[in-house]
Amino acid sequence: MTGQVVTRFAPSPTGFLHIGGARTALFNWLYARGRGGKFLLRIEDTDRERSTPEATTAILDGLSWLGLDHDGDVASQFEAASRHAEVALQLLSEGKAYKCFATQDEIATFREEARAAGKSTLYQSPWRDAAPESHPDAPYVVRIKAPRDGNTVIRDQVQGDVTIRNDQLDDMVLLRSDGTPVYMLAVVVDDHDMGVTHVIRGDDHLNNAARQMMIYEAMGWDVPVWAHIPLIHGQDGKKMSKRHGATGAHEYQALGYPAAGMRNYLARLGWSHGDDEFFSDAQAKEWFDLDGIGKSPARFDTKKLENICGQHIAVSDDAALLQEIIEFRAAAGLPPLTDAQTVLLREAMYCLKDRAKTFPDLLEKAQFALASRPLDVEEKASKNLDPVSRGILKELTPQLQNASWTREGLEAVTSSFSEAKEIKFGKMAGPLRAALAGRAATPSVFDMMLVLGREETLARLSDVAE
RNA sequence: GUCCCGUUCGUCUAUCGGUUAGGACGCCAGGUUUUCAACCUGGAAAGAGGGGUUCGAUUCCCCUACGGGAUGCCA
Repeated sequence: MTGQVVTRFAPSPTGFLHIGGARTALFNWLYARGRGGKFLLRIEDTDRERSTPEATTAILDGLSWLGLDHDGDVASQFEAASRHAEVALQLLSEGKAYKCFATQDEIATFREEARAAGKSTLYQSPWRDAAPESHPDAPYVVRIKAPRDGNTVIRDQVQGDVTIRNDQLDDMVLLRSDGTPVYMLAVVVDDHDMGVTHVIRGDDHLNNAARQMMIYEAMGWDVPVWAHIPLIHGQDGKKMSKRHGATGAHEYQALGYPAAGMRNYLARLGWSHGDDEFFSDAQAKEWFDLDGIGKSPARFDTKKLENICGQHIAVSDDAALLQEIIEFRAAAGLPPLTDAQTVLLREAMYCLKDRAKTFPDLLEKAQFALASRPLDVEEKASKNLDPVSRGILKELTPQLQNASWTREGLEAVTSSFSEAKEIKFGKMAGPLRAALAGRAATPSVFDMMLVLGREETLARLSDVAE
């Protein structure tokens, strides 16, 4: 147990990267990266009907967005099919597997009768010990000879020792009648050949682990360390599905959640390190371990996601954050920022980032800074205001329209908050927001101070407060 | 049907036989310069139910309920 840790993420390319899959990938990534190990990627594309290259691309893009880099080339399970068959044939020649000529109808009938009689529906093939001479010239599948007595114990790092009676295991199919390998065989062979030491995957595979152990056993291979993690559920406790809103990693990307916040939130969902909730990638890699993973499914909570993301945005490096926002706009198909806007945004970033939870959120709060001048302040919008507010808005409008957001102004604002406690700004800001709502800009008192200068703003607002 | 797994505030969780059951998100109240945001203070809020074991159970065991999963020539 001194060898290098090797983990893997093995999605099937039948759609986008599901948020649950993203978390599984993250756990594998953290475990390997925190231990100087390798994190491999294998596409389980043996289902030719449902697998598409577009899905593979989507999954790769999702992992790339989340920053989950893998080692080595992306493996294709389908391409290793002959190797899988080779293993099955070896087992066959060693008498650890056998040819089964039962038809699908026969098996279906068997199951129906077993169920009606209240017995196990696991199929018991009459061909298990049939002499080769009795084999008909007909299509057959290759089944493994499962042990009939004793127990198989899955030593799972998350679930503990799980004991399955061997009579609960059937002679599962290894090779279909067309000679192609089934998934159960393919994973085992691939994991072994790729040198995977730790299998961290969804707990829907927990029972399968016992079946897969039969193959490891028959081949005399070392069984990897198992860690079956609970799946993520939606807000209502049911499996994540369309009605829970976004289920694809790409959707969260489109919503403008920062990848760092996403990693933090996903890592903390179902795993814990004491009371630590907000942490960096470096801390996550250092802290992440299998024994910190809970056994029960966790629900996805968007509010908490937003909170964590907000914290990550707040501590982001200004330049890096700006770059992420530029990339976000490009990915979202929004027009790129002009050079002038980019400068403005960079200048304003240090105070903007404290109050944003997502990139669009940050952009919205930067509207006043980014809007082109002169601002289009609609006259009729002010009609709903009380006379005093309307008067002030009218007076301010010319200056608002051509105002720019400068570093000096922002610094003035910042310092002003620790002074001049006697002035009431709210009286002014409400009407302004109302008047400009829906327009390109919705300035706040912050913005007013930038436009008019601190002294002027204080003076005007104190007049209003009378 | 059979087998496996799970169950602490609304949510994510801490606790590894003895705690006023802690933290975070969210929520409510108040405050901060009557906006938004941010921030500060305070508050409500939990061991599914029933049996054991023990001086003592959220913690260990059993049963029930509920939830999830597996039982494919799907992955």
